[in-house]
Order: sequence, then C-alpha cells, then structure tokens
Amino acid sequence: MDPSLIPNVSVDCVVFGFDFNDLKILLIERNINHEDITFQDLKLPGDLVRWNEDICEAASRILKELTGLENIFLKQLTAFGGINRLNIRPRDMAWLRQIDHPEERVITIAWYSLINIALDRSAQLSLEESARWISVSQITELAFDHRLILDYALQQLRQDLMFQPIGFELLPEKFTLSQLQKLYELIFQTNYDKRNFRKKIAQVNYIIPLHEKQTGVAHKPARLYSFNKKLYEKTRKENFGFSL
Amino acid sequence: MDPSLIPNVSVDCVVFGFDFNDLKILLIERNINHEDITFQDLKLPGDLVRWNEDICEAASRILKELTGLENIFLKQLTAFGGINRLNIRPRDMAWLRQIDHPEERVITIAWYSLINIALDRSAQLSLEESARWISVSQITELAFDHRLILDYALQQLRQDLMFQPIGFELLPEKFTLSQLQKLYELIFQTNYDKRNFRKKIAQVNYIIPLHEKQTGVAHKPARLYSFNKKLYEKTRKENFGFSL
DNA sequence: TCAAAAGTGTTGGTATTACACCCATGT
DNA sequence: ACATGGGTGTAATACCAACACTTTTGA
Repeated sequence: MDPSLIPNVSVDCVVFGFDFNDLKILLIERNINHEDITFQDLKLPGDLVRWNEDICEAASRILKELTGLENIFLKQLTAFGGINRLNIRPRDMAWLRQIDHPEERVITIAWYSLINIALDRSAQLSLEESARWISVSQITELAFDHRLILDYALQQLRQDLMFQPIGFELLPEKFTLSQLQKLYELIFQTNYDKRNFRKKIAQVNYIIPLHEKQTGVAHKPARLYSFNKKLYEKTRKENFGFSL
Repeated sequence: MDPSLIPNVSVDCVVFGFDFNDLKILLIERNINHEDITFQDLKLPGDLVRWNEDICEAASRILKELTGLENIFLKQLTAFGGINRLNIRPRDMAWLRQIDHPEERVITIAWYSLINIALDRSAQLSLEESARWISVSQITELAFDHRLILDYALQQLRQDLMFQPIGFELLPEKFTLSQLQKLYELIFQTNYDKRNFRKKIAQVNYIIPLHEKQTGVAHKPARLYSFNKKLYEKTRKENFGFSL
C-alpha cells in the first residue's frame, strides 16, 4: 500500500449540486467482482488521508480530482468510526480486496460540499470518469455506511441553511428568486408562498436585485439577483441569522 | 506503546457542568517537566482510541474513567486534524515524551458531554484525581489545540440548545425556572425577561410544574419543575423545535 | 422588619400567514 | 392567441418585547 497514506483515517465527501430542478450529489460508480458476478453500485468519493496533509486538505484533494475545481465550499460533517463500518456487506469487502485497500479498521471524516453546476460553470467542470450526478430523492442504497453519511449531510445542510446564507453556493452568480425558492423548497421538503418568500428576500440587504433579466425563456423573463457576501459579513454582526 | 490503541486517532471530551452559578468544564491538570522547570497547565480529558472500540465507546470510556458515570449525554463535535496540532508549543511535545506518547500525527475526534453536578448526584460522582471543574469564563489557554476545541464546543452547544431541549441534562431532575433561565443566560451570554421567559415555558407541555417547592432558601421558595423527555419525543413530531 | 428572590398581566408594535389577479415573453 | 411562469398588496392574526409591583420565606 502507498506509504504516504495513513491507513486508518479517510475522508468522504457529499458533493451537492442543484440543476434548478433537483438536488443532486456526485457519486462514484463502482464495479465489484464477487463470487463470479459483477455488481455495480455507488459510493461517495473519498480516500485515505496522507501523512503530510491536513484533513481538510485531503477533502479538497478529493474534490479537485473529482471535479477539477478548487476553492469550493467545503464543511466538515462529523467522523464515522464504527468498528465494522466497512464490513457490513460481503461485496464491500470484496471490493476493498480488489483495489488493494487495507482491510484494517478505517475511521472516516465526512465532509459536504456545495457546487454550482449551472451552465456557465460547467465548462470548468471536468468530472472524473466514474462520477455520476444522482438526484438525492432517487438514492436508496450506497456502499459501506455511505447512506448514513448522506442522511447526516442532508440534515446538516438543512440546519446550516437556517443560519447561514450558503444556498448561494449552489446557484450561479446571477439567479432568479424562483430558483432560490425552489432550492429552499427542495432542501427543506416544503413549499413556500411566493409573495411571502419575496417579501423576506426584499428585507435582506445583501441579496441584490440587478438591472438585468433572464433571456430566452418562453414566459415573462425574471429579474436576476446576486448575493453580496461581503455585505452579508458586515451585516450579520448583529442579527446573526438568515432564516426562511 | 500499548498495542491495543490506534496510534493516530484519539478522542477528546468537553464535559460541561452547571452549578447554578457558572457554566464549568472538567479539565485535567498536567505537570510538565521541561528544561528543568515544572509547568502546570490544563488539558481536555482524552485518549487514543482502541482497535476494538467504536469512537463513541472510546469517548464513554474516557468519561467513565474521569467521573465514574455511565450513560451520560454525549455528542460528537467534529474532528480536528491539523498536521501540527500537537506540536504548537514546546512544552506540549515535552509532555508527550514524558508520558511515552507516540510523537506521530494524531487526529482527534472531539465530543461534548453534559452532566448534572447538583448536590443530589454528587454522591455518584467520583472524579479522577487530576480533574478540576473550571468556569468556562475563566479559561484562557489550554494544552495543544484544546482551546479551539472548547470554542467549537461552546458554539455547538448554543446551536444544539436552540433546537433541542438538552439543557435539562445539566440540571437535576427537579429544578426551578430561575435555574433554567440562568443556564440559558450563561450559555447564550445574554439576559432574558423573567416574565417572557416564563410565558414561553408555560406554553411547552413537556416542562411540568410539580406540586413541590424549594426548601431551606432565605426567600420565597420557588416551585419545582421537571422535564418529561417521553412527552417531548411525542410532541416534537410536528413542531420540530425548542427555542427561547 | 429586612433582604432576597419568586411570581404575575397588559399593551403596542412587529412579523407571519393566507390569498388572486395581471404581465411579458416564446411558440 | 395561448401557455408559462413572473410579479405584486392587503387584512387578520399570532408572536414578541417592554415594563413594576406584591408575595413568601429565613435570618
């Protein structure tokens, strides 16, 4: 095994993306040869941590390799350290043998990441070959304890979103209020009243209406808005919150 | 070194207690012999994780050894995995050598715990010899990156307290509303209006007024209340929240 | 009788909810 | 001309913040 890796500590990343219709995450397609049958299933992107990198550097490295992107939003969730977390299903162990991974115990530190996958950025996005965007609502089983990690990530994303304006990380620079509303509705699994939603947004000084509109849509084009992070940082001193 | 321990993964615990006047945490007094001088300073209780224990079992073990208590509230904070987190100050390294700890890199998983240190439980509490209760407001520097961990714990405690009625873990079975209010005021570093606070409490069906009063106080004795966890679990289905 | 904390209601202002119609664009 | 989503205001209600005095006990 590669001696630059710590054998017992890994990172796994839940990478969220929003395509205006669905909340998705990036998963790695995995082919397993087990008892003469080939399975295909999905896992979170992740890897062992290196001796000479901080755990958050390890997570950034995974993301860079996965997407080609740097400096994207990344936040630690929590560590998963069950004794048999890699050894729940036989096919998981078969896969570890197949890729020559140590079968020792591994404690993983989970992270989540928010990336903007709108058209204007997709040029910069060069996905790893085995990576797939999958709608969160369509995911059932995942490798190892990764389904657990995903559930934790969703819960944390909701909680963080109640206090911090991180939803904008999933949107392009310029977005419409309907897109923002749809995002919140998907994450919180609820519906908001359009007028009340807009009233709230209007109260917030760091969501800035632009003098620009959508083009090429078959309906009244929507006004575009942008999020001013610097203004938010200044403002929040007092009213430490952003909730919808 | 003890071969039953994973050399690169530890747990550290921030153990909160409330004595009706102050929010305190349990710290370990540490004596360091370094360059012919003996320092004394404080560290969080913690230890390396064993190969055959889950990370949360490791944290429970620390707490059991520290206080004699089992089944106390324990929640993971996050992992701290900076490359040089043990190696910021020379005296920390001196101490590691002194206790024969490997000088390799250690990633630590931090937890926080809430314990009730009221008189009626103190009989069950048998503190480790080097353990000290220190008021959070009096703590400045700590060993390694433990001050960072404490700050994270405080922040997380505040956030959790906004959504979950975990404050009762710090109180005895029966408590007065002033004690509850004091607790919230200490944690959130603010003051609440007594009448408004009580109005809120009155709306919550799982905080139950008892037909019992304080005794032996030199003022009008306060009514005692108790927290009904089962009732809370049932109630919260809908109104997922408990906020003050 | 004094000190110390317990206990209790009202009001004005603010925020939240519910609700329905016209508008601008592409096809 | 029609389908599609964009955009707008008001009224009723619930919630929140501010505020001061009386009560009960032990010393």
